[in-house]
Amino acid sequence: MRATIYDVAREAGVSIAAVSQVVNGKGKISEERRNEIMLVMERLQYQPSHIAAALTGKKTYTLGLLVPDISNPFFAEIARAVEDQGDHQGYSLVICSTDNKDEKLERYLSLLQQKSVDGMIIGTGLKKKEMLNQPIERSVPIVMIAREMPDLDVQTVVVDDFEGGSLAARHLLDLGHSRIGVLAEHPNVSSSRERIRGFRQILTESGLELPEHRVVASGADLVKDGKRHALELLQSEERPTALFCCNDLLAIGALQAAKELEVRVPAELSIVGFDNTILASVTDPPLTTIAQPTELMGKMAVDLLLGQLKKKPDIKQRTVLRPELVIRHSTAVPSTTPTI
Amino acid sequence: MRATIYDVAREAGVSIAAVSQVVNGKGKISEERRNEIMLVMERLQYQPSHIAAALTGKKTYTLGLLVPDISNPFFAEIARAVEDQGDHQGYSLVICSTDNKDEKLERYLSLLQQKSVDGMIIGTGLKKKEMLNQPIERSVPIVMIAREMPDLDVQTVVVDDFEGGSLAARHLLDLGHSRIGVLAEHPNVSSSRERIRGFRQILTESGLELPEHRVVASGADLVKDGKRHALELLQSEERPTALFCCNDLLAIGALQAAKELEVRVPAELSIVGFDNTILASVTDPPLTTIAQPTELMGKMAVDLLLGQLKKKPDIKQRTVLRPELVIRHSTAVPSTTPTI
DNA sequence: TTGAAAGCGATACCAG
DNA sequence: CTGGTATCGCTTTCAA
Repeated sequence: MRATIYDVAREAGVSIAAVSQVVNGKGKISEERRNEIMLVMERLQYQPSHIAAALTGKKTYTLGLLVPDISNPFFAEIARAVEDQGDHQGYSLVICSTDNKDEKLERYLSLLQQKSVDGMIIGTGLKKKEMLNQPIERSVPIVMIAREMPDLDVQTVVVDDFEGGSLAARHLLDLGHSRIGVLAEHPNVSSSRERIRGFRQILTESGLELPEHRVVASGADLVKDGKRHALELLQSEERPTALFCCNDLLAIGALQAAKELEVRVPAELSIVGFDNTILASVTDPPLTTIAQPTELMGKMAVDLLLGQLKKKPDIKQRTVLRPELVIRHSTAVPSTTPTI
Repeated sequence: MRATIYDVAREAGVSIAAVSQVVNGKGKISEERRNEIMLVMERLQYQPSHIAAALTGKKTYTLGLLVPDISNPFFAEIARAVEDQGDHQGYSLVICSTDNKDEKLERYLSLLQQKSVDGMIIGTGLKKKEMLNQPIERSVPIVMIAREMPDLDVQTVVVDDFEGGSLAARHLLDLGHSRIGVLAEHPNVSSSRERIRGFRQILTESGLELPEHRVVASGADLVKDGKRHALELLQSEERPTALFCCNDLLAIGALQAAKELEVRVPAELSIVGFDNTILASVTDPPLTTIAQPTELMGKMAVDLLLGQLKKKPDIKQRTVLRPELVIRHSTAVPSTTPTI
């Protein structure tokens, strides 16, 4: 078994209190006593137990990160940013993939509480805001990242999704598209809803419609669902000349569908994605997409979270970052003579 | 503050022992008493503290996963598989990105011990096997995944990297390439070394050389370094007609380099990657690569780890899975008249 | 300065 | 069945 504080104390012929002091650099101890103790700690390879320390009220120095799917490059990037920033402050990260399932989210939420994490960063949608009541009442600091829970008093770091959707719409409109389809995420994903709202808004302003039957929602397997839905849209009566996909994974599904149907992108079909993950830069053709500053978002989320740890939640900030249109080669003016 | 076992006991008018029993479903308690207690627990929204439980010797139900970089899609996929399998058994995951830095690895190793994780899955290279001595002596179960530590007595789940490298070489040889460059990872990444060893072996058997100056190692930023090195190789005296990249990220760097130099792939340059991440399927052109069964690997690693938790490490297994060549469109017969 | 002792929340053994 | 109690490893008064 590992050496405990008692072992060290005994070996050094002092009290455990003394050992505790040198470990935490608190209190007053004579130089020699301190050095002596440090020597013993080294010899015994003593490593204080975080568990025991946490039980006495100290923090656990652990943060929870809830995302839909860590294997989605966007969230993997967010996770990396969060991990790095947390690490700088001495925190480690427990990662949970919810697949946008309320059931899993609920389970993880309470699990993380039982594990006494010092805070949670939530990047996954939730249907009922009530799910967060418990953690909030118990004052577990929370910050939402890349997702929103309106009318809920939580710190939030998001990109302006509405604006992102608008950007996409304007770009497509500028190119001359009018019959456009949308690949959405699961309905309880706030960011997806906002993006579409912004998208539709611009279309409407231009006197165009975005009929409900041309926006289709996907489930957990984004690429596969995206492909399936794109296939449907592309084979429908009035084939859209452009597709707005609420994230890069869906866009990839669309790309695959186009390839399968031998619909050329961007000549016959324009595709715009969202997130600007590494994927967007390597696809064939490279994806026009809306960029989110993932690194900054992760960093800010952690800072906000740790800020709450120190002082009472001053104000419930809502930090809105600017999205950016990154034009690559998956978009172009619509062909005048669509085939099929 | 959250309700404790004492609160429940008091409210229910029983002893804490009784409450503990119903929580853990152990011991004998009369139906009515049990129901009564459960009611109180519900009313108080009682959630047992894992921390306290862990202190008394119970497990923490937390696993550590050490990888070079969680934002690398390969490791993100591994992480997802590990998380899922762990979740099934009630474990959550602490993820640590080491960037292949011994310093970070060491820090995380000891951190995870202090946090009393029940086991660690290591998917990152380490230079000195001694780094694992301490955890091992303290009997923290460990399993290596996708990386090896030869002559160290640890359970291991890997793909046959040597064979993977051979596969790549044979493929390139079959196409008729003879002047081939290699993009390697950091030298202390065992998998990368093995892949190159296998690659070289096949070349040698065919009477070909793989001069050291044509294999270049990259650092942490795989894509950027890969591009830089590919650029160098492609601009060298004797430009290779093919590049074997030790992972898909490096291959993407190579792809970018080729594009920048206007070297056509695969007409003028063949590229083969490794890992078969989602990236490989979307690049332009789609990447010929060596596939690893990430999902299976993650699952097996967890099973092995939890296996060690129950019974003493029976035998130090080394599970070797088969890699698979996935031929897409980044490889072809070398052009007879290489331009430049 | 230094140390004895009281928790923190839960488990488990042992009487009753 | 049920409850008292020691214990886990560490932090933190509070005296000495």
